[in-house]
Amino acid sequence: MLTRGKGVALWRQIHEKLKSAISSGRFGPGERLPSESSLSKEFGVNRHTIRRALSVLEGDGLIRVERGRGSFVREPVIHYPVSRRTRFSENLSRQRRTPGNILLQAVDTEADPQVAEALGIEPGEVVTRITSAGEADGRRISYSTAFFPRSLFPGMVRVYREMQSVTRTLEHFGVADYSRKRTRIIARMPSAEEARELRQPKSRPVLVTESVNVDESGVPVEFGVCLFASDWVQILVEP
Amino acid sequence: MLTRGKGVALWRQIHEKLKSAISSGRFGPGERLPSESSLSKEFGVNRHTIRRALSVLEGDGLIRVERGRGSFVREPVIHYPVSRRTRFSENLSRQRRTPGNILLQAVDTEADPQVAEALGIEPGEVVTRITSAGEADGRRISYSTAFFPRSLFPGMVRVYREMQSVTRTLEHFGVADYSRKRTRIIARMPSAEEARELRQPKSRPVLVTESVNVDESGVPVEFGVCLFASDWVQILVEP
DNA sequence: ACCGATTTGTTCGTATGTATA
DNA sequence: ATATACATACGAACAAATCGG
Repeated sequence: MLTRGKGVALWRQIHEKLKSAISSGRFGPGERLPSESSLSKEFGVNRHTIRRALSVLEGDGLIRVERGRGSFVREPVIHYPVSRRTRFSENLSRQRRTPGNILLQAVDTEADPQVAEALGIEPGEVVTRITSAGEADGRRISYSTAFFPRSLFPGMVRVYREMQSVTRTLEHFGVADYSRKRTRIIARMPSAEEARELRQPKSRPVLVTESVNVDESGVPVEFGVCLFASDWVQILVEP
Repeated sequence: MLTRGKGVALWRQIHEKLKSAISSGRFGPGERLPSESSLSKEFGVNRHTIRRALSVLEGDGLIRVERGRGSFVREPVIHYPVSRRTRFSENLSRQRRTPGNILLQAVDTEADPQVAEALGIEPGEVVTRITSAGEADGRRISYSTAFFPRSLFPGMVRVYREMQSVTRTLEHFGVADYSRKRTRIIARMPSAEEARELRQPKSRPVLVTESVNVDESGVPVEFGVCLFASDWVQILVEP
């Protein structure tokens, strides 16, 4: 199986074997590799040697390693383009993926200072808050909260429940088109609740985008905070 | 000091006190707050009560809590705008911060498949790899690696050592202007080395941007991978 | 809410072969 | 030939996260 003391380091040979096992499909996307200790038994080497090979595989982008769970073959990542016109479902269908949008909550509430500042209204004014989760091919990839000024869209909660889409809901209120004013992107660790909603371990970071959408005359119509599971999503900035 | 059983929860009172202590400057940016247990003694409450107040402060964005180290007053975030024309030092000086660029390594090497694909050359062709660290106000905020095709810029290593700037180096080779073709953004945990270079704990995520710069006629001149310390940097996408 | 089994992450120490000065 | 540095490999122990009962 392995040749010792003949020029090629053991971890390199193991790396090569696992690499071809993955690209040949012996381990499919998302599948878990055997644990480090069982691999070390199988190859007859120390666990450190296995870990060296796995860490290079991770660097290759072929696997992702999760503490306490195991090593998994990476699924193809989802590209999430950010441009002046960003629409969730359009983005995904363009990649031949079946998008899903799960409405978690739609309520009227009072704007806190951050939301008010973004929407250009006074703190305490009533806004509609819609929390939803996004899926692609059945996998949870985003968890987002959007705020709309109620003064512009009275009764939005009911309309949104019917339309199930931001674009169509705004259309119903006469907003034919809207575009992104700015997008802020940060990375951080998720809270327990956010990790649960994204179906991901708490130890994996999330990408967070904060964006403001304005209508054709420049009036803010939506302030959105969207969390992405960083293991499966990368953001693409398009000029 | 605190009023018990009079309508306002203890943790809210503590939250309010700490908040004003921070905004009044009693605790400066980056400074460590007293430990949870010493705060609980000081206020005469249980540690759980302190934790509640701290966790809300963290949600406010006023402090950041690091496991095993303590709670720290958040420094003002650095905005890193990404647009068609993105220049490191311009970005920072516009925010009245003193930028610093530390050259870590400049060598010629062979392009791996990923680099070759981005630069539109063959794998194995010689490229110049420049690794450097970026600072703002003396704080390490970025750790980046840039690749340039050697065929376009022979002797770049020497020139860069003299110029200490990508823009000026490319100018020397006759590239008057360049712009971003695309930018990919991901979030992940740093390796031990990356965390060390960014002077940050390994438990904090990093923002990674991968970008390709092209000259006026569309020829790729630079492929860059830049890691940002997510605690201090947020990326701003400008249309 | 807690426990135990499993799994990855980290840090010691030790030993060996290889390339370099 | 000797010394030094470096990569490789093994062993043991413990820490931290996950998962099921």
